[in-house]
Amino acid sequence: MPPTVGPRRNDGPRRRILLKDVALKANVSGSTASRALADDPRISPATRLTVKAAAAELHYVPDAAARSLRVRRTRTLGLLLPDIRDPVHGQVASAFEQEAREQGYTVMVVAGERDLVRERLALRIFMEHGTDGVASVASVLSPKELRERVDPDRLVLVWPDHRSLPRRAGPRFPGVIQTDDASGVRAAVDHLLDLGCRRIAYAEGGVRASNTNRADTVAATLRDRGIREPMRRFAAPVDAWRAPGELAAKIAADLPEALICYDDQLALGLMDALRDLGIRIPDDMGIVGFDGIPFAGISNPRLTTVAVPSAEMGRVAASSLIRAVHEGALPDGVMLPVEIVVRESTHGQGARGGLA
Amino acid sequence: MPPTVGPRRNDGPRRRILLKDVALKANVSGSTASRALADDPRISPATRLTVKAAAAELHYVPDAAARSLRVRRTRTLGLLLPDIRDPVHGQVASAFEQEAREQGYTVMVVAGERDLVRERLALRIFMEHGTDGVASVASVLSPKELRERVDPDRLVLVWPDHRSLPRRAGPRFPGVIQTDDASGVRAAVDHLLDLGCRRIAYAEGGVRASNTNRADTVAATLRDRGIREPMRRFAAPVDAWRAPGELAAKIAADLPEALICYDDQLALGLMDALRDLGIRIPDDMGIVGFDGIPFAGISNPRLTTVAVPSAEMGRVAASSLIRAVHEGALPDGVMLPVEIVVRESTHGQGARGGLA
DNA sequence: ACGGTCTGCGCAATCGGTTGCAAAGCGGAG
DNA sequence: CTCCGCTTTGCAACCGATTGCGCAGACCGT
Repeated sequence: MPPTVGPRRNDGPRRRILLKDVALKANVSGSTASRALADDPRISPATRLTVKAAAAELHYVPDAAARSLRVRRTRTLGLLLPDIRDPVHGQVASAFEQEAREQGYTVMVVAGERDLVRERLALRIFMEHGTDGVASVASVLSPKELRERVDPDRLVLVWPDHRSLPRRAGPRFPGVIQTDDASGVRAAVDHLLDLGCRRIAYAEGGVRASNTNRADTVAATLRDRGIREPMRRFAAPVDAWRAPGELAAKIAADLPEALICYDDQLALGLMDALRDLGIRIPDDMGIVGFDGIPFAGISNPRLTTVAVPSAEMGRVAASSLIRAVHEGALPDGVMLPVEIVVRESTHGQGARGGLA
Repeated sequence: MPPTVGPRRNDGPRRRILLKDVALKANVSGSTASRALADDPRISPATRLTVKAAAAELHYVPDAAARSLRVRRTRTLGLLLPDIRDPVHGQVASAFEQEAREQGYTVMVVAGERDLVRERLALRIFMEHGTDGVASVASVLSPKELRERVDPDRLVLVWPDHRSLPRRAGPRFPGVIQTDDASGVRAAVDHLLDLGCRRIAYAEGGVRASNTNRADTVAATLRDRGIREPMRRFAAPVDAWRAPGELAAKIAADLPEALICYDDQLALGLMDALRDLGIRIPDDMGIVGFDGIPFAGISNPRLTTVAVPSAEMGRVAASSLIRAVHEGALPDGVMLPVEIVVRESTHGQGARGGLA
């Protein structure tokens, strides 16, 4: 009789176990069962154990929907980011998820793809599902709009578009988590200057945009340091990460002594394209990236870069959010330091670009 | 009186808008409002519009918890993977999320960190939240255990541990999504043989393990092709991705003509470490990776690799799962083809390893 | 004018937990 | 023996949506 065909191979329909069932098995009421499982001190240790044993034996799994309908909490966090694949955002997401998980929260991720409409939709989805908090990473929505779409006391902004941050927000503005990109850029410029470079250029891709304007910082730093040589700026209308050839050609054409790139991915892509053009790095040109993604450390040549603590960003974002949920208000924001990591891609510049 | 201090800066408590409120504003009952918003044909077009207008005006956002309590659907998918940071899994996750999103589902990700306990916990969390389906990627749990912990008709296995798949499962076993790794490995071996290599080795890291045994396939292929030279196998007890030095030293010691690596990350790491040891690639040794991660295409030298369609994997996983949710049964599994991408890291082997 | 059909809508139950309130049980004090 | 107070437990309401069922009214034919 076992060989009856049919879609259902399991013996029984295996109805879901409810709290009721646990209560029944433990000879208590539903309320007592509920309280026992929640370790309510009003329940005697004896019944508590009975209930817990029953729950375990029946493999009871509470229904989050029912619970959160009542308690207005989902133990769920929303994470909105541009793209999961990006090494930096992936790192943030990973750390965010880990921290959340360790604190008993589950995260719903939605990729906004740097698109206003999709990001708004994501926020709506988070609202529907009643996430206890939302973290937006490098959102293209203004902080203002974000704050009016979700409860501002349950919102953490990672790398917000600081052009539209409330003026005088300051680095400790609640709920804002950012990196000290400006210092990083200055460190990079200083490093190149120390190497003797003067003709320093900046390169950026098309699609992606930083929420902090690194190009301006480069230029400003050069000015501050008394360099009269103006900063050359290379840009590509297309996504230079997927097609760095065009940008590389421009750069090869009037070869600067050193190039600061929007990020590591662009830097690595350009290094690859420039190699095809016969440009040797660092001998013909120095190059520095931004972010400190793992591959920057094992490229050939290894890439000098400004490392941002992306995992730390994710961790801090999650824990801030969770604290906000518990305490009702956001903790102060933070501005995490970045660190320049000097590697092979900017060596020997001085020997060549010597000023005398 | 406005200047009362307090945590609440907003003017009103801004109570959440309920369906009731919409119904009230539209002068209909709650049931009618519900049906109108759901485009129930029994509702006249006139009232439907009225209701929708009211909902829009009030910025009504339905409560997913309440709804799913009633309809037993959450429009949510669970994604369990070892690690979000990994380029391959990140790609899978990204595509999975995108496909899910486009079909109206939201995904909860949790990283299992290749840990049995954490993976089991993840499954429990998915049960609690009532995800409509679960996808596990390269899980360390056996398919058997996975199937008994979550509804097997709502479970998709991406790269399952095939050692414990039901024997004779076959590539179309429902709910199983895998890649044809064996063909990929054979293609890689053939490629190296064509180049004239005979002393071919295989390298793998410590922590990570593939669910398909690539080393055996390499050895078997060599045998099939009549190569008498046995396959040398290099392994490191530690995670060779984070510390490839030791492994690289071993490899440099008895330099094979070509090295097939467990994955691209290991290959790239080894290329870096081997460079420090003075080994030139491909001149001194050819190297091929596995996965086809983006950076393999822009490393120096560019890495020959067996590209797996990771994004496609994620997409297929999500759409299979969603079909399973809608139709009640899993569609047939698939085994996606892989493709060898020959690049610089395996050129000129023949010139050196020439046999006669 | 009346029964029958059809359309459009509302009442109330329901999903599965949590929790305010009250009451039962119990021991000890007066 | 009664009363008080404390501990432990249960009843029932509640969270916010969906939906089976039934009813009111319009409309039609005769």
